[in-house]
Amino acid sequence: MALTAKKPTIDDVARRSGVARVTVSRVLNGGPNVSDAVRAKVIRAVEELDYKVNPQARSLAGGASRLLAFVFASDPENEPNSYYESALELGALRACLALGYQVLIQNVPQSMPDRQKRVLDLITSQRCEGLILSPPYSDDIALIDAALAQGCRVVAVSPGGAGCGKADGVGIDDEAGGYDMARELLRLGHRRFGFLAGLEGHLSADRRLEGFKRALAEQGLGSEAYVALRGDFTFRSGTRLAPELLDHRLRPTALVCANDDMAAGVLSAAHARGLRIPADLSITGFDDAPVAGIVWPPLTTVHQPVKDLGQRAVELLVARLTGANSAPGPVFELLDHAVVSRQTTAPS
Amino acid sequence: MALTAKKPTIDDVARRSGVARVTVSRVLNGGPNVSDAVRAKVIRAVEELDYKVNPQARSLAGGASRLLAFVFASDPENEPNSYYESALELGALRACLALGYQVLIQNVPQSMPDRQKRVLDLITSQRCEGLILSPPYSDDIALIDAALAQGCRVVAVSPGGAGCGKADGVGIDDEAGGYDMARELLRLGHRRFGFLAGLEGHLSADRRLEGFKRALAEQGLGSEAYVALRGDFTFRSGTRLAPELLDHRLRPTALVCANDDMAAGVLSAAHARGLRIPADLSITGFDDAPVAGIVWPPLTTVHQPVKDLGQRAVELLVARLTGANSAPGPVFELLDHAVVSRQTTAPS
DNA sequence: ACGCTTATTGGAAGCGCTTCCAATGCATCT
DNA sequence: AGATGCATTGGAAGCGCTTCCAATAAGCGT
Repeated sequence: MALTAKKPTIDDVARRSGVARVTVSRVLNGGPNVSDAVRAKVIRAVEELDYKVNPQARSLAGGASRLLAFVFASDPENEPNSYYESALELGALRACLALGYQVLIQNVPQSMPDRQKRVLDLITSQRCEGLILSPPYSDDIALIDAALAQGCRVVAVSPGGAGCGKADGVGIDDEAGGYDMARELLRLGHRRFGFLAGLEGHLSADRRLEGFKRALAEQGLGSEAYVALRGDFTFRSGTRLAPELLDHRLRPTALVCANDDMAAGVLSAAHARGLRIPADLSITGFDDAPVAGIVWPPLTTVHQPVKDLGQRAVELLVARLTGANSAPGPVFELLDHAVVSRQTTAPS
Repeated sequence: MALTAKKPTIDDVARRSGVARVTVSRVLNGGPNVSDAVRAKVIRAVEELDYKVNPQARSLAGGASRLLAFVFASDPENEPNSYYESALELGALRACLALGYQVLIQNVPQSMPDRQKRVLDLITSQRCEGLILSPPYSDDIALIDAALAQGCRVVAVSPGGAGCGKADGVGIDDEAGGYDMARELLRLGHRRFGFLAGLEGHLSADRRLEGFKRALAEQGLGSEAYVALRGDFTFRSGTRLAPELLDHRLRPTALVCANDDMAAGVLSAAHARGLRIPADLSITGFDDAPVAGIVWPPLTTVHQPVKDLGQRAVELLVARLTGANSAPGPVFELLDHAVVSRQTTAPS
């Protein structure tokens, strides 16, 4: 049907440049021991022919697929606006483009019964060499071990602690993020808080609560000073749980949320009951997702360089694969966070 | 280093089940002419060995990579919250999982000088068999032709017209969507409108304006009844252009936006100047993205089954690749849309 | 000048799979 | 019964590349 001209092969390049196939292969892979003259000839032939290596053939012969897998859990039926995963993915995509790798994206909702098998099947069947795990999979030791046992490199994005010991990781200091946010609120004079935590199992997000508590403790404030509830990171869970926080006998003056979507939900619920934000109530989020700038008033939150996390995740992986990183133990890379004060926070 | 046991090959399966390699291959590919007894033996061996075909080898030998490419334009630096692309991607991912294909995601901002080459390089170098184009690439005839010329199948998601003639497509009736939204507003008594269009080149989004105009024309309303401006689909462009719409000598009572993000921006700007929504002003969006339910008050919009679009795009592509669809010309699949009336619309 | 190391090239094999085609067995037809 | 057809199986070749190892050319010390 289509009169598609056959794609040129390495042999075409070899013939055209008058060298052996191996030599072309060497040039293509930046191998040593190729004279400048030959290299130039080969490169010219490659360009003239518009030759591209066949990655499948390369993979088969060389045993390196240059394929990574990126796994995320958020079930978009319930949590359709997951900025976090999209941004990670984008950062990963960018890095892959630069490094000559490809990334296979996989969505494995936590609700799936055979979720571990799903991930392993992907990396086995597609011959992925590296695996990027986002929360909560970044703390799934069993999964990490299984992937490692397959010879697949693993990097955990924002592991909460558990994931750290086994695989390389990248993340921010969530505990410090929670601490910083709490400090800011304390500075504004708040003394009674509501804290809306995220889904169980998201260890790194839970560390935000720990940091929050530490800041309070420094001021001599204990569990009598706050009420903590657990949501599921969605806007809806924010609206759903806001009343319980607001009507608590503690009468919190500030509501601290473990992510921006929940904070947006809380904000919406607060509007609905006629509260003036931030005059009557301060609300804070975490992540600095786009929604933080979209809600009214714009949300005070903790900025997290999510795209960079995705990018560094790939870079760490590739460094392992190429041998550039041969540290015996896991390495962890910490990126910066920052409190972004917008308009949902005010003095108590 | 890693003591990873060598993965079993097709020959291991053949040996174990006492048949020839070809026979195993037949079973694996659902080929005909295999006796039930043999088939069962092979399947058992596959399971016992936990064998997985090596996709690279299969691709090399069979000439079919089972790889698709999904290209989207939105530059996340400026438009970081692109629900549309994420949802398309997710639908595509789901369909691929079911069909045994893999999809390579690529972000090619329109601002890139060599954007066409970027896409072609991906499909050529990775040997992609199919290409999913989201707007505005779905109307890029040159790109479509070039991909087709490479022997790559193409499906255009929400082409605006131009893309329809060349490749298969899937989308909603954007013109009707715009028409329906306008009808609803007219029913509420509005007679003076502002219309916030999207980025130039997004033809399908422009059709929303055409439908809008048609509804007005039916009521004898012409260009004196509305003012149209062009934004870029972002929240920010909504806030930026809202004043010009609101202060127009026409004094619009309803603002119709070509997507939800811009509508959210307009809404925010309206809040900022103290307008009561929807009492003082009606605002509508398009897409029914999550943001539509997050803003306050929740946005009246046109629902679009974006995830389904992504899924059908893959299915159309695979149907072509497997020969299940051998229609001589391009086929176009129309999915349903619906006006979702929430709380940003009220009688004039 | 001669053997020896070092840089540069090429030949051959084979990665794991599918394709094409030949070979076998067996029921069916005249 | 012999020819004919079909269903079922296997042998061989080869997809496009990299790896291993041998071969040659060039550079060097003494």
